[in-house]
Amino acid sequence: MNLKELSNLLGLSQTTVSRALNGYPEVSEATRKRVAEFAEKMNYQPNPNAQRLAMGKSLTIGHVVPVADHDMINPHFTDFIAGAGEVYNRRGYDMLISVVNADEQVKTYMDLVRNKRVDGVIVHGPTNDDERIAILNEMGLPFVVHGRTNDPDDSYSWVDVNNEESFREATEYLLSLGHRRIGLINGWEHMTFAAKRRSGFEAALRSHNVEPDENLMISREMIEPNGHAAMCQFMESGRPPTAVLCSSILTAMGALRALRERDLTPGKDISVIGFDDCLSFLPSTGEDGSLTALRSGIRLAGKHCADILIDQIENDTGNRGLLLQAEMTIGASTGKAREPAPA
Amino acid sequence: MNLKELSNLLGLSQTTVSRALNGYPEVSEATRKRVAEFAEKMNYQPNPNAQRLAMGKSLTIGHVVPVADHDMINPHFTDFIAGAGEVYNRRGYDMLISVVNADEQVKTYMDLVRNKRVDGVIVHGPTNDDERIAILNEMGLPFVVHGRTNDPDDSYSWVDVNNEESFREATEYLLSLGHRRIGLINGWEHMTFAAKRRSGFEAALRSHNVEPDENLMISREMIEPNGHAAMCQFMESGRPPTAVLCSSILTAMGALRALRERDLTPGKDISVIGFDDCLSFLPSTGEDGSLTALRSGIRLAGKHCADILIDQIENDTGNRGLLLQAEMTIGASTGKAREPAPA
DNA sequence: TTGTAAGCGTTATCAA
DNA sequence: TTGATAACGCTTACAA
Repeated sequence: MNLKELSNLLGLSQTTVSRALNGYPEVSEATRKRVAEFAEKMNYQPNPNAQRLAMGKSLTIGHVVPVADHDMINPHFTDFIAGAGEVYNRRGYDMLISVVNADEQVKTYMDLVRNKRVDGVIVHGPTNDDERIAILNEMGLPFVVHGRTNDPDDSYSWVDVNNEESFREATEYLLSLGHRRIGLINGWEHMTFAAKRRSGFEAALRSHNVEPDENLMISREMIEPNGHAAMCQFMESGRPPTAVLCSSILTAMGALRALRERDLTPGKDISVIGFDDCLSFLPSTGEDGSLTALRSGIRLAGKHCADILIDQIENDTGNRGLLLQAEMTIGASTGKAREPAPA
Repeated sequence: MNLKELSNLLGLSQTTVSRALNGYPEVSEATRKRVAEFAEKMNYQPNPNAQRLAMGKSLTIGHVVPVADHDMINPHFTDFIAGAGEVYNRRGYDMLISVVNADEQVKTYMDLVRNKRVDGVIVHGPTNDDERIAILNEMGLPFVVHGRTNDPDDSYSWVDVNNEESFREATEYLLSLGHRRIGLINGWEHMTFAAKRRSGFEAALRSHNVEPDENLMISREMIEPNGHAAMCQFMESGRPPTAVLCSSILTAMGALRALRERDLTPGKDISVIGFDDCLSFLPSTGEDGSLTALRSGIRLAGKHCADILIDQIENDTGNRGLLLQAEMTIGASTGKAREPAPA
C-alpha cells in the first residue's frame, strides 16, 4: 500500500493525503480525520526511503564505533546505546552503527554525511585534540560528543561527567585517610576523560605537597585483565601504594582480584576506589557497599546525548553542554593508611 | 556531486555511467576505466537513499534488541555486534539497531519489513516456541537466528553452539571426579540455549543414576549479581552442592565471589565450571587457567550470522545451519569431590 | 481547502 | 555499446 493507492481509494490527491498525514494546517479537519482513519485501517506506512530521498533527511542517528586492538568494543558502549536507543525509539529515529577501524573514523563520518545516511552523529571516545570536532562542524553535521575535548566548551554539544573534580575529591578523601602513596589505574590518557582524571588526581596530591609519582600511574584500556596486571605491577614494585584509584569498575575488579591472590584485604591492607559507570550486568556498587566508588550511570549519559542531538536536529537549538555529577559513596574498600604519613 | 553532474562532465548518459560503476558487462572496458577513474577523482558516492528507493533494497541488516527488565541489554550483545559489524563493513551493509520493549518485538519486525528498512534481520535470544520464526518466514524476510528454537533445523538459518552436548560433557567430567550433588546456575530456561543446557546436564546425571534435584537448579538472567545470589542460595541451603555449572562467565564470576566471601577455594572446597563466551572485556579463562570452562567466542558467532545472512540475501543460498563447538578447558576450579559418592 | 506537477538521485526497460 | 525515458514513493512549490 503506497500513497498513490491510498489517495486513489480515498478519491483525493496524493498531496492532500500527504498533508493530512503530516499534520499540515491547511487541510480541513473533516478530511484529515477521514484520511487518518482510512490510513490506519489500511495499515498504511510511508516508505522511509522515499521520504528520505524527498526530504533529504534520514531520521537516523549514526554511531561510529572504533574498534580498538582490532577487535574489541568498549563494554561501556552497551549501556550507552541502551539509553540512547530508548530515546531514539520514542522520538522516531533509527540508530545506525558503524563498526570501523580507528583510522577509518573520519572517512566514515564523511561518508555518512555525504550520503545523507544520518541526520546527526554521536561522537564516542573524544581525545584531547580531537580532529573530529572541527571536521564535523565544518561539514555542518549535527553532533553531540559523549565527553569533551580541548576545544572551547561552547563550540559543540556535549554530555560529560565531572571527571577532574570527582577524581580530585576521591584523592582528597584518600589523603584525608592518611594515604600518601596513591596509585592511579587510568584509561588511555589521550582520551580527555582520562587526562582530566589524572589532572584532578595530581592537583589533589600537589595541594597536599605530595609529588605525583610516575611509577604509580598506569594508563591502559579499561578492562578487567588490565586492572589486574596494573595492580600486580604495583604490588611487585619495591614500594607499592597504600591506596589505588581506578578509572573503571572493570579495572577495579581486576585490581581487587590481584589483591585477593595476595590475600590482601581491600580497605585494610590497601584502599581501593573505583569509578563506577553502573554497567547493568555487573553488581551495583551501591547495594552491598563493598566498594568505595564514584558513580555516574552511563545509560543516563546515553539518554541525554540522544535528546540533545534530536533537539538540535529538529529545533535548531544551538550547542548545549551538560555536566553530570559523579557522586562518591563510601564503602568498605577504603580505610586509614597503615603506613604513617611522612612528616 | 550526483550521477547527473558526473555524467554531464563525462559527456556520457547517466545510464552508461551507472552501468560502468556497477560493473555491468555491456559497457566497454575503455569507458568503464575512464568512468571509474573520474568518479574516484571527483570523489563521487552514490546516494544510498536513491539507490534504495530505485532498487527496493536497503543494504541494511536489522537487529531488534529487546530490553529485559525495562533497562538492560544483554552484555553478550556487545561482542556479537563487534563480530557482525566487521562483516557488514566489509560487505557494504549497514547495521540498524532497534532497542525495543520485549512486547514490541514482532511489531518492530513487521515495520522493518513493510518499510523496506532492512534486507534481513538477525534474531536474538530465540525461545523454545519462538513465534518469530513463523512470522518472519511468512513475511519472506531473510533472517538468521543466533541460537535455535524448537522448529525443524532446516526451516530457518541459524548459528548455534553445542549447548546440550557441551553441558553433558562438562557434567560427565564432574561426575568422573566423584561429584554427585551438582548445581546448575542457568539462564532463563524459556530460552532454547538454556533449556538445552539443562537437558544435557540432566541427561548426564541420569546416565549415572543421579536424579536431578530441583533445588540445585536455578534459572535467571545471566549477570554477575545473579550468579552471586544463586551460589549464596546454594551455600545457605542445608545441603550445598559439591560442584556447580554456570551458563555464563558472568554468573560464574558472581558464584566465585560468593565462594570467596565464605573463604572457600574453588577446585578444592567446591568445583566450578563456567561457559565462557570470551567476552573481550573480561579475563580470558584460557590464559591463566584458573577456571575450568567451556569456551566458544560469541564474536565469532556474530561473524558467521552476518555472513550467512548476506549470502542468503545476495545469492539466495537457502537455509543454512552452523553448529559451533564449545570446547572444555580444564583449569584449577575443578577437583575431586570431597564427599564420598553415595554407593 | 484541494490539486497539478516538478523534484529527490538512483536503477531498469527498451530502443537505437 | 550507448542513450532516452520511465519507474521508485514521497514532499513541496505553485496554481486553482
